[in-house]
Amino acid sequence: MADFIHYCNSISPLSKEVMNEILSKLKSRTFVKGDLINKQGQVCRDLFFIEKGLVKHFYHSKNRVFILRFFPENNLFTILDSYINQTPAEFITIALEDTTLTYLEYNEVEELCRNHHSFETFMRKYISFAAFNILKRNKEMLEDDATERYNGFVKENSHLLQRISLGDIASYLGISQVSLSRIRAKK
Amino acid sequence: MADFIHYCNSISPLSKEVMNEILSKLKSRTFVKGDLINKQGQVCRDLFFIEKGLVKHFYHSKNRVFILRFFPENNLFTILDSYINQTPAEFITIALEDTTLTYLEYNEVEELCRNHHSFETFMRKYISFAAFNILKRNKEMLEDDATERYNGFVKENSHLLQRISLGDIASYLGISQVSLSRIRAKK
DNA sequence: GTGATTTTTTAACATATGTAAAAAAATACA
DNA sequence: TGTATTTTTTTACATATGTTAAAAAATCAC
Repeated sequence: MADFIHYCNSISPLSKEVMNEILSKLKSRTFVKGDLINKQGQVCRDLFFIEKGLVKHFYHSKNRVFILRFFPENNLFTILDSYINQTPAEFITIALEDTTLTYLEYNEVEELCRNHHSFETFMRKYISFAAFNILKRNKEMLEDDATERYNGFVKENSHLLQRISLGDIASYLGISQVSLSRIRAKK
Repeated sequence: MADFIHYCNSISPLSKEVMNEILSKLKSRTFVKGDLINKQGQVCRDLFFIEKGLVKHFYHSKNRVFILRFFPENNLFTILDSYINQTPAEFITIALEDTTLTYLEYNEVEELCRNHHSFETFMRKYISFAAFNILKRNKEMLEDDATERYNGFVKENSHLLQRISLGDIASYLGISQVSLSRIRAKK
């Protein structure tokens, strides 16, 4: 559980008081490979920290699957579309490996934000970095073709390559698996 | 100048105190069509509000131009990549029309965040919405082909269509102008 | 280890999009 | 109004990617 706190502190230092309050509120859950963490249509009530494991964040459309992002251990995540407005999630989150999550519930996060300036600051910075990462992906999608995106993914995620199937990588890149296979063969 | 305050309040209510402080710190600048608002390589020091006009936010790569976003009047914007880390901007911002901006400088924003919880909350919510919008674009780029993206753009931005050239729309969609022309002809 | 299942690759063909160059249309301006 | 400039469209061709189906390879379960 201390990892959650540690992660937060590395983004923006929290007061002792908040740290204790977080510790008292943190819950934990484990999932086995393939388990659903958040269904489509279910409001996401939590801010998750991945202690161990790997999750994917995806949705179905046009008979295809699109993966927005993978989150491995030592990452904070939430289902942005649902969390911000507390509306039903369009995205599905499942465990790609046996996974342990610690989390704060939405109401607790909001309360922490309300009552503790240092936590509010942390949240602002956390979301700023998240936005920046999403923007980077946006840029890649705009300017890079599939081959460049694949090479970029390999470079940025070498530590995850053994843990993610090529089918999932294709879904992340927004291309068919056949196309990815072709790209890999060309090398 | 009151529009800036009004916009902020519509996202998250500010205390009277902060509002006055913002008013005392707001600066204003006008640009004529074609003026550079922020150069590539220049650190973005400001949080801008568009009183009047239209700006585009773009960059060059591979002998092409890619537009990340258009911001018309009554919008808050900053150059996210540069603002967050106070590093040189990769993106360029120019005025597509005669434009009036009011703005707060980075240090003032940070100071407001530090000193006023309600402003920090506003910034968190503002950035959350920004992140959500960037994510929506991400999704479009992943799943939609150029024709769908064009139709989506037309639907979402009907009020801007007369103010943006087709070349710029193509750059926003991440396709060549020839391709956009073809798409429009197909109808 | 062996057979079943899942994942990955290959092949063949269709469509979408890029590039280059030129034509046409719209706009700016003297 | 007429000319120059800019924007948009069209044409022709090349490449990238999608789809379907089948083959090959890897992994899983017993």
